[in-house]
Amino acid sequence: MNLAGIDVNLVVALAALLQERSVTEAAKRVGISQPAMSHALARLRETLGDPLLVRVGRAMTLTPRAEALAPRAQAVVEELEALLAPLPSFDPKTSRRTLKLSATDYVQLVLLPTLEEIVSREAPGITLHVLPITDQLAAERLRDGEADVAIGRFDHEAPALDVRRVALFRDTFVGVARAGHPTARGRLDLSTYAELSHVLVSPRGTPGGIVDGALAQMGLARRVALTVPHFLVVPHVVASSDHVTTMLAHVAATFTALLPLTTFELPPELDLEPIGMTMMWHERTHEDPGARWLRGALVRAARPLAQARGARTPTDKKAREPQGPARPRAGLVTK
DNA sequence: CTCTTGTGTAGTTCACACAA
DNA sequence: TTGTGTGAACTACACAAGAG
Repeated sequence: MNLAGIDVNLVVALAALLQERSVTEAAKRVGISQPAMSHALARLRETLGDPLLVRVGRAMTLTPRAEALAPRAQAVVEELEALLAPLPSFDPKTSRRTLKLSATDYVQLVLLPTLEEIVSREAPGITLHVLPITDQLAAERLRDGEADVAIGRFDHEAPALDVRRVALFRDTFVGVARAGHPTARGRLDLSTYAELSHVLVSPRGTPGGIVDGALAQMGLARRVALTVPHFLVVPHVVASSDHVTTMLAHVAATFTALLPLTTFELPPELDLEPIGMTMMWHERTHEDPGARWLRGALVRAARPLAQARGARTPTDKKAREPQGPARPRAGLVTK
């Protein structure tokens, strides 16, 4: 049987007719006129090759075929109603959902404490599943449903039509050395900075970083004494040695509060572009209430970072969507 | 590609038949 | 007389085909 030729409304009419056992009552139930329901019954009789309802005096009675069809027709209608029902609402106070966030360890460090505070306060029942950034493109992971939201630097990823982006915050570079370091204090000139022994964070183990690239453009090089794959170990190394490092200011602020560290200004000639952190999500989850709430919570968690030195808030730009669950429609976001 | 025309379908109102 | 189902006539709408 070719289902494309079947009017779904006939199934609805069938269920109503078999339940009400009356053309008039079935018509009221479905919301059409009584003759229209009578015509629907005629079409059903023709399609199924069975009278379905036969008149017995003033009442209508079901044929054996109709008796057999009744529960199944009702089940199909209930399934259709469930299929076409609007999106389930998301109440952060009661939801037990798991929301998945893909983020670099830098983002996790600077954003998670505030985010977790918001989650604990507003959505205590949800589980936040934080996934590391992998070699796989973030857009693909979002597309595959591995993550609801991804945050990081996505400069290397070409914009995709089905993935939305919004700038969250920016961060600038500062120098970090142990408290009481004999040289690294205040603002260093370029040659003094280059002569220090540095710790380089290289997630992929490759030599050279942003700083080395900037120095090379000026015909200079620095001495890299130690290369590590994760930046979290760097503050501990720097705190207990004369090595220095160059890291993002938000991270430096976190560690100078915990370890005997001090920050210093980088030489002005070392013109390092601030790093922009971007939030991405797939079109598939754009209208999902839970994912919307998470995006709004992330924007709020990022607000103190966005308002800090060298940062820019999403509201400065044209992306206004992720403000929280109250916003019914997305604002303008870069795709 | 757009507009017009013809066709089919499903809705409505109105009228009527039938049974209690 | 009343309640119910059915048929006829008409209307609205969607869709396909053809013309320009």
